[in-house]
Parts: sequence; C-alpha cells; structure tokens
Amino acid sequence: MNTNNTEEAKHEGEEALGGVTGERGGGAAASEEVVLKKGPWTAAEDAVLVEYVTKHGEGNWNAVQRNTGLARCGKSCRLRWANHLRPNLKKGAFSSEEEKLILELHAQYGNKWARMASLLPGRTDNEIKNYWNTRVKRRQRQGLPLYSDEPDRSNVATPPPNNASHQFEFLHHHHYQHALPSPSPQPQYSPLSSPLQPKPAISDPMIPLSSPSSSVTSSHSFIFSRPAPLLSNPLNFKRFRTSTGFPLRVAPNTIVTSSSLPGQPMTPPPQSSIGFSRFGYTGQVNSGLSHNIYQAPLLEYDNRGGALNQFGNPPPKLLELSSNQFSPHHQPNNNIMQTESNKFNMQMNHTDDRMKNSCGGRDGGNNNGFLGDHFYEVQSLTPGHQAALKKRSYFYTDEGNDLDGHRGFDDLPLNSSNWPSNNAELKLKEEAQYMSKSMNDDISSMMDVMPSSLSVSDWPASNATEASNNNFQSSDVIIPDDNFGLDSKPIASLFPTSTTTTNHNDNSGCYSWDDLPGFC
DNA sequence: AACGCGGTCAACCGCGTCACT
DNA sequence: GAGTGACGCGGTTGACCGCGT
Repeated sequence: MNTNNTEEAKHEGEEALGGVTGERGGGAAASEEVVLKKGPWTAAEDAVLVEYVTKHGEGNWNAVQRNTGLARCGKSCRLRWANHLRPNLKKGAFSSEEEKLILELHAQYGNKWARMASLLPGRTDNEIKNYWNTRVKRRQRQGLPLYSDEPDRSNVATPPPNNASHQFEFLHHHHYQHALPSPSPQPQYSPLSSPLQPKPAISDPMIPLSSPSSSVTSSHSFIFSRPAPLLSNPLNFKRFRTSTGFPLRVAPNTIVTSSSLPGQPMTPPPQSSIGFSRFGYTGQVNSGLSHNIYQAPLLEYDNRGGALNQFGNPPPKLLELSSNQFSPHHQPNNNIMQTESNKFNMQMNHTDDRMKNSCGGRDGGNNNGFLGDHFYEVQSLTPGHQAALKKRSYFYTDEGNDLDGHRGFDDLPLNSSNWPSNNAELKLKEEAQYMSKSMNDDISSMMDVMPSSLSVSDWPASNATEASNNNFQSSDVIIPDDNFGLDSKPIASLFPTSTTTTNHNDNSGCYSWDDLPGFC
C-alpha cells in the first residue's frame, strides 16, 4: 500500500511521515499495519495534507493516508483540515458579535456546535465548543446565568444573579418578548435556566424556540411557563440529508431581539404559497425582514407533521442540513439574506466553510463548494470526487452545477415545476410519511411529559401560520427528537441523578425541569 | 523559582448515521 | 437485512500558557 505512495507524498511528506517510527516502509505485510501517529501535527504533515486536499479535494479522508503515506487516520486528517488548514478560517478571539451570536444560537440549538459553526463564518465547531465550555465553567463558578446577552464580558449589563424575577425581566426584555398569554405563575429561573429554551405549556410541536414570530401570532400561541434548563440540548436534532441541503437561514443580528421585529406582524401568505421547496409546494419567500427566516426549529416542526395535514401532502423528507450542505455555487443573492442588519448573512454564504463544503457536514464529507470557491471550480473535480459527491446525497440531481445535488437556498427556484420528480423524491415522501407517523408517536410520548392544552389536531393551523410568518424555504429541516425535542440528558451531568430523574421521567431520559434543583 | 490554578486550544474517542455491498 | 466502511459530530482529555501566590 504505502509503496504506492504518490509523488506528493514524497516531497514535503518525508519529514511528516517520519513521525511514525518503525512501521512504515516495512514489508508488504507490515505496510498494512501502519501505526498511525497521534498528537500534534507537524508542519510537514500539514503540508502533506494541504497538498493532498488541494489536489483531490475533501472527503475520502482515509485515502489520504493510503495515498500519501501520512501516518494519520482519516479522522485526524479531516479534523486537522477542518479546524486548522482549510482556507478562510478565522483565528483569534471571538468578537463580541460572535459571542452574542453564539449565545443566541446555543439558546436555540443547544450543543449543536456544528450547526452553530455553520452560522459563524470561519469558525469551527471545536472553537465554539471550547468557547462555550469555557463560558459555562466560568459562569457556573460565578453563579451567573448563561443566557444573558452579556457577551461574556464584564461591561455589559447582567441580570441580577440572585433575583430570578429580575433575570426573567432582563432576559425577556433583551432577548425575547413572547407576546404570549401571560404565563402563570410568573416563570422563575434558576441561574442555569435558559429563557431561550422555554418549556411550553402547550404541546405544540411547532413551538418555535425563541421565535420572534411567536410574539406575533395568536392562533398558535403557546405558553412558556418555564425555561428549559441550561446546558440541556433544547432540541435533539435528527439529521437528514437532502439534495436541497441548505442551512438554516439565521439572521444573526436579529435572531432574538424583538426590537428587530417589523412594525407589524407578518401577514401570512396564502396557504398555497407556503413553500416547501421541491416537494410540491410552491415557495413564496417574503423578502421581508431577516428575523423571519431563522426559525428553523419551528419550520422543521412544520414540515414534519402539520404541513402534511394542512396541505394534503406529505411533508418532505425532513432534512437537516448537515451543517455545510451548501451549494458550491451558492450565491447569497436573495432578498432574505440581504437585510439591513445582516452583514453576517453575506459572510455566511461566502466564507463559511461548512456551508461551502457542500456535502456531508462539517468537513464536507465529500466535496465542497469551498474548494469550488477558493481552490477549484467544482466542475473540475475528478470523476471520483463527483461520484463521491453523489454518494451521500439522498438524491442526486444532475442539475447544472450542483454536483452533489445540494442546492443552495438561493439557488432554488421557487417554482415547484423545477423540482425533480423522481424516485428519490418519492422515497423522501415515503420517509416523510413514516416520519410523520413517528412524530405522532413522539407526540404521544410527549404528552406524558408535558400536558398540553393544544391538541395535535391543532397543529396544521399553527403550522401554516408559523410557516408563513417565517420567510422560509426549508429543506433544512430539523426534527426534534422524542421528548418534545428536549434532550435533557446533559443536565444529568450537572445534577445528581436522584434529583433529575424522578418525576416526569418518561423512561427515555427526559427530565422535568421541575425536578431540578434551583427551579421554583 | 516553584507551584497551583484556570483558561485555551488541539486532538482523540465513541457513537450515530448513511451508503454501499 | 446484515455487515462494513466512511463520515459527522458531540464529549472528553491533555498539553500548554499566563497569572497569582
């Protein structure tokens, strides 16, 4: 194997490869037993990897070792590339804006670092994760709430740590003004609670976490009687792939602040115009304010269940985009993204590696628009790469430049006639139907946990409204896992098991926050 | 100077998912 | 349907650094 090392492995690689002692270069049999190096990468190793990726593109990471002799496993190569070597990585401390965005995104998505990274141009999930963990530790020590809009700096107003009511007011004011039926009693928060992860009193599957639109509507209002605990994953996302994999449209600067709401509630478009791209719905995208486009959790819920009933169509295969499933040729040119306050948006589309790495998640499991933008034209990819691009797509649409079938948000024609009608789509529909059923199952289990005042049958209306209140084209659909999408498992690390798993535990690892110490 | 501590960062590990056979 | 490989991703760990004592 290693005797086949290509020339590229020879030049700069010599030194790097020398990091492994003994095994390489042995007999034929021994070559199969290359001991992979661990630990910090050397510059020589980096050079080898960079060169390889430059030539062959991302993906097929195990081939790196095979073809270059680099004594690193594929995973290590991928990680090294994704976190350190790929172009346009931002280094250095997070800006206050980024910090704020991280806060907001974490409030919305929980520990979905990759997803968050997809919305932070040039940042990696690892960076964000490290940052967050540091923050968590620090604030835990300080007894401060995590979810304040304090960007982890001391010069920003902080809610009084020991006054739950004040905290709520602070956060309520600064983050989310849920114009909802007033919860009763007034929610109280522990220092570890998140106002952005409210516990709905209504088991509405379309509950938008931290949704500005929630302050707008009435037909599907929901009550957040209490926030979800901190450090939990507010949503336990399931991932799905789609050829239309584009990421959530998050308007970072407006994501949570009610002040960014338009002067008037969004007028829901006719139901017929509510779009679920590619699946038979026509898509009408309001070119309105950016804050209306980020409601991924909401929309995903919509897609999953309600929309099916509402429109008589099965929901699409629910797709969460793996964080970077962006069209290689994605052009950030739609109105949605180009809002007044979202300088981030453009950056996201242009520089976010994950988004640009079109296929398969964080490092672009197969290939990348990133390379298309910066190193290659995607069209120039080798056949092997193009094949790889197809590999992990649900359907490969041989449409134009979308080699991987992943199409950028903006690339999507809103006319359903442009969408493929093929077996893959049918497959997706079947899956969607299955998932719709699964959702009902999930809902059933949720009911055990969260009493609902809204029946499941009410969802469609909510869906329609919510969907229409959010400029939305979603092929990037996140589906909350069971337990209402509240994955409370991480909480267990913070609280004694005896106190976190008592009541309201539905045997699936779901904890009630009522049982948590520190909650009223 | 030595030590402890906390913060940061890079990397590894394990598991889940998906595609392919 | 099972097995396998590749990949994605979250959690964890350990090295390193700066600072205070």
